[in-house]
Amino acid sequence: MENKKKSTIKDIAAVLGLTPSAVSKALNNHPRISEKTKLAVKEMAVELDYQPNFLSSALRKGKSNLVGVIIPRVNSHFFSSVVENIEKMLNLNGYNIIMTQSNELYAKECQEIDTLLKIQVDGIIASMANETTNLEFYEKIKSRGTELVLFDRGEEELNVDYVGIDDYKSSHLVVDHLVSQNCKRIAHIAGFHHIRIYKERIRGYKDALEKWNLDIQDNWIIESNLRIEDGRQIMQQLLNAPERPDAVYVAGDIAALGALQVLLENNIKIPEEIALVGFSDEPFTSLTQPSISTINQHSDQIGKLAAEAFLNRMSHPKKKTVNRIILEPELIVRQSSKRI
Amino acid sequence: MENKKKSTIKDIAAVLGLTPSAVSKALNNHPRISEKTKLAVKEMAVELDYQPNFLSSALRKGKSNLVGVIIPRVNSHFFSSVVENIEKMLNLNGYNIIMTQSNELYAKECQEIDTLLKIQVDGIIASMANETTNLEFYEKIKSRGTELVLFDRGEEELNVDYVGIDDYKSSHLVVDHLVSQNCKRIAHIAGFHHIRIYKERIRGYKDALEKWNLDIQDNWIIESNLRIEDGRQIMQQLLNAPERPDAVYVAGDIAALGALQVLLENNIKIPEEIALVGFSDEPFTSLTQPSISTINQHSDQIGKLAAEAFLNRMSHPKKKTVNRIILEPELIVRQSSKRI
DNA sequence: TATTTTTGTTCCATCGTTTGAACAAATATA
DNA sequence: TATATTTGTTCAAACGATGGAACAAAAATA
Repeated sequence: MENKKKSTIKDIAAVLGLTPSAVSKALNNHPRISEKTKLAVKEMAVELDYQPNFLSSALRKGKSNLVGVIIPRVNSHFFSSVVENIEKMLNLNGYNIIMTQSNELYAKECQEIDTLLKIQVDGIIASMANETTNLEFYEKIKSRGTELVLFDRGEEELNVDYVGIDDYKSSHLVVDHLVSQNCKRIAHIAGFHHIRIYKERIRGYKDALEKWNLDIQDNWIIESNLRIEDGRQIMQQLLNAPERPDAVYVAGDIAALGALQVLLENNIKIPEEIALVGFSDEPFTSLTQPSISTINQHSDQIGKLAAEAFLNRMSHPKKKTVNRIILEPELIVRQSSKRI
Repeated sequence: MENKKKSTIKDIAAVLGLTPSAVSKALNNHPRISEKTKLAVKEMAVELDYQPNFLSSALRKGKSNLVGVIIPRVNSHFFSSVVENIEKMLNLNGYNIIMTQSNELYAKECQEIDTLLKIQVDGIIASMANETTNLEFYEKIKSRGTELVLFDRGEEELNVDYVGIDDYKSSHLVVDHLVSQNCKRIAHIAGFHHIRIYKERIRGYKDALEKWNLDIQDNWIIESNLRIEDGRQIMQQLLNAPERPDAVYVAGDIAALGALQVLLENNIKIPEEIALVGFSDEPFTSLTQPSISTINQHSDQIGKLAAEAFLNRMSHPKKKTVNRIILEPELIVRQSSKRI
């Protein structure tokens, strides 16, 4: 009932009266093998339900055709969409991916990196956890000779290929839009400034305010992990303050959802009293009541480009120049900020 | 700067004047190796930053210490929590996991199974996609001699270890509760009945209605994929019908969220006009306004038990008896159904 | 016909680790 | 002291696939 033992090239060779090496060459379309034998071998391979042994070929070739993908949370449309597109692209090129999540924890991220290196992936495509400031483990990837590509959350000092959007410009798009809607007191629920993308969003926000001659109030820039509870708590804090903002720009959609809940619970009119803009274009932003304005980060593009960057590295291993791809952000205006 | 070549047991052996095999045995705590040598080997291993070559040892041992986990969606608290607990348990026992998602698609699921088999995982722990009716690929896992454990969505005919909750009883809990809140016209937004767990929920729902002498209306049992749009659309459909239900029991929280949105958009008082109960205890159910009553499926327990089932199989490979673990569901009553 | 080239295959070492068997040295038992 | 047992290590053969070198046979060129 159960044909326990899997067949190997040896079995095929035995049946056909060939050597294993001839079979291997036939399967790999070696030019010196006759068409006749190739055909016979391939037919027999199907017949015996032969599955190449990944471990042995990877060991021999020193190449696993596996790529590790590390993302902070899998439970986010942006990240899962990026992964989906990485996978699509890599599958086309004979690679399989192994997806792991850090849950935004530095310790977990280190562990995942170790696991991936242990399994001997050919490369790692990653977006860093919020907690991560020590780049030691990423250096380790590089020093092991494993390819590394970063997307979204990546640090320049690592000096590796990177794909992301122009975060500085995103903030300008948001502020410009809010100003056009007659908002004058714009607060920013930010991510931690030790992460480059959030630092850039903060910088863009400040520069844009300055551009429009608006006050920059330090207590209107509040950094957090951007979880839903963070959004709720910080929004409450902003409402309790002596002077309320008339617009809130949140550096993540999940936190924006939390902020929205608090606004609704306090019967605040959106966008009339306070306008709200999120970041990432998570699907739920179009489903809330009111729907939330946000920034589209082109997750499909990012995934595809990150995969291509990896493939490029693999085909040109000597190339030293680092490639940084920065995409244009796109503002999506919805009910939560459309006053006019 | 980059110490390209990774060290092997050969390198350690060379430095210490031993053979590779002695080093291997020392690292694996073989009883016949002296403590002195073990110590020396282990120190040198650290010094040379030795990382065991996973590929070669897996090849030699015929065991990869890798477990594949297939879930329908990663973007769900239930599933990601199960995976987290599987991982925790397996890591403690020297296994690493590879997480993959089917996106509820049969084709994707088959592809993931093939990838996992190719990588030669020691076992697969899976919850089946909504689409899956053909069990051929799961049979393939078994016939390859790879261990298989199913959780939540699993079919009995596969005859493998299973961990899940008592879905039939869950429906009784929900209906009993709704009846206690004076609901008399209870509709059911269901999953597809070709999936065992949804079939059981439907069966439980019907039997419970019968128990309370309530009418079973066939047009009040509507099957779907239970996505957010499904919940929205079906709720709208129920509202448009000549006779409206006074309670809706949704077989999934995401769809329940969609239903809630539609109820709110139509200014229907919850739970007074229509009470709502979901399924799975996704975190957002406690955050919505009103919060949603739901069923706790004990995702942490399920993950732990599924991992243990796998570990058991590995340590007793000959055991033929199949283990089905059925946990007790727990009803969590929140605002959306608390009339009294 | 003698020689070179091409073609199709086999031979063999290799990737890094593991493991049973073999063996010498040290220790215990008679 | 002779023999049996234990201890610590080496030897050699795997695991399955790969690929360069070697080699014989067939075909092409002189």
